[in-house]
Amino acid sequence: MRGSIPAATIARLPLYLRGLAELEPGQPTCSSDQLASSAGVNSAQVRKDLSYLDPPGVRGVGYNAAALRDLLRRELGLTRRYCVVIAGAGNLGRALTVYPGFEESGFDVVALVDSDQGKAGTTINSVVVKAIDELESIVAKESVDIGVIATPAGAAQEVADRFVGAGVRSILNFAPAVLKRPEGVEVRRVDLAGELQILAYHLSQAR
Amino acid sequence: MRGSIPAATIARLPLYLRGLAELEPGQPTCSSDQLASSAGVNSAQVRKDLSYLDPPGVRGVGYNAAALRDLLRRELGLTRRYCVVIAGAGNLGRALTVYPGFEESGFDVVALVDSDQGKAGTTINSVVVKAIDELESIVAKESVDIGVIATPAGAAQEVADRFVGAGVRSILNFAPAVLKRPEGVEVRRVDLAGELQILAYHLSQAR
DNA sequence: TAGATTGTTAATCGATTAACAATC
DNA sequence: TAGATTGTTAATCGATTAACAATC
Repeated sequence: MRGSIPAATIARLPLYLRGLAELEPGQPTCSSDQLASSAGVNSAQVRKDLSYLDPPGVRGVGYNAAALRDLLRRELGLTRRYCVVIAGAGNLGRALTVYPGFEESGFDVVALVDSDQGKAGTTINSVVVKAIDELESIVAKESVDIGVIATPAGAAQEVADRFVGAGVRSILNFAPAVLKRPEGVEVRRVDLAGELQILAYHLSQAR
Repeated sequence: MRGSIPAATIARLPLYLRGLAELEPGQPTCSSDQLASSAGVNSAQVRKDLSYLDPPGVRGVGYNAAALRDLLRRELGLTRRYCVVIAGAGNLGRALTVYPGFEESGFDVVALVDSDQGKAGTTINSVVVKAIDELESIVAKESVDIGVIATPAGAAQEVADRFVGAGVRSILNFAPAVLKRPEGVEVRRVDLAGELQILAYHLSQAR
């Protein structure tokens, strides 16, 4: 089956990919049950999700692990690497710059930009901090695919506008702000304090 | 109306709270339309969400802003502060330790624990790094409410088990791993590389 | 053949939203 | 009264999952 893939399915594909990576090295096939338990979802969910992708599954046998990994990587667009710029050289921005999971997954942080001129020129793990003025030229020169916003909330919209103006069409936003953006620009939000607030809700309900 | 509140509604309450905080200081009331635009959702969604909480709304007028803020804070359990321990004193763990949004929202990071004995005793913004052996005693002594896992994936399950064993019932997991846990323990996952992979999908579809 | 497991259907469940009566 | 806006219903939409035929 092909056609448009539900957003919830797309969001689970990285989990399946990780599940496959955790398989015993020599294991040639893998069942929906195995993938389900490593992703923490129902096995019918796994089969349904994969069914959108013409999966290399064989009834009675399972999915060909290597072929499924390749399929997931292709589907997620991970057959090439992506260029990332991070805005905001505070503690979070610097931690994200050196986060090993990004490079492992195919994302290269090529610059960290900050409005504080004093930080310009310093380097974090060989990534150079640049003045925010250079955002547009960096995006153009390095063909930046993804902008990460790790600034305070007050600066987030302006930085987003500049990323978008420079041609960036994907943004990962860590600032506690909801960004306005034109059609065709994809934004994902990670709300760190919000996550703790949701946990607080459950704690306060727990008794 | 009262009764059980949908999970999706709970996850939006922090957004509404933030929307209220951004209001003009003197503004006494606030419409579902205003809240909707600051949260990036439909206004019917806002009214529906709030309707689970007996909101201070008046037809033709709007919601009493101060009363709604208090209601949301009460509902989320934010009338008290919460004690947080972070496991993993790598770059991410240290950045989270000093993340200002946590303290602002009522979450106090009381310790950072790490398996590297060499890090023990150092401090990050007055938060002391402790050996991981001390996890249980810290949880007990400080009545820790929430454990944050910022370790590599390989250590995440063990750390989670130790948090749970020590009595922690809420976990925020940044490690790329799906944690097994007993009933009654709430886990939220933030998948940093996964977020970029989802953005990569949209980029690869965009043309 | 017996056992395993996929692929798919259909039922169910839950979440979103348009619409509008209620009412300030 | 006219205008504004909530609260709620009902329609719709989308996501999950049990169940099972297909088939290795």
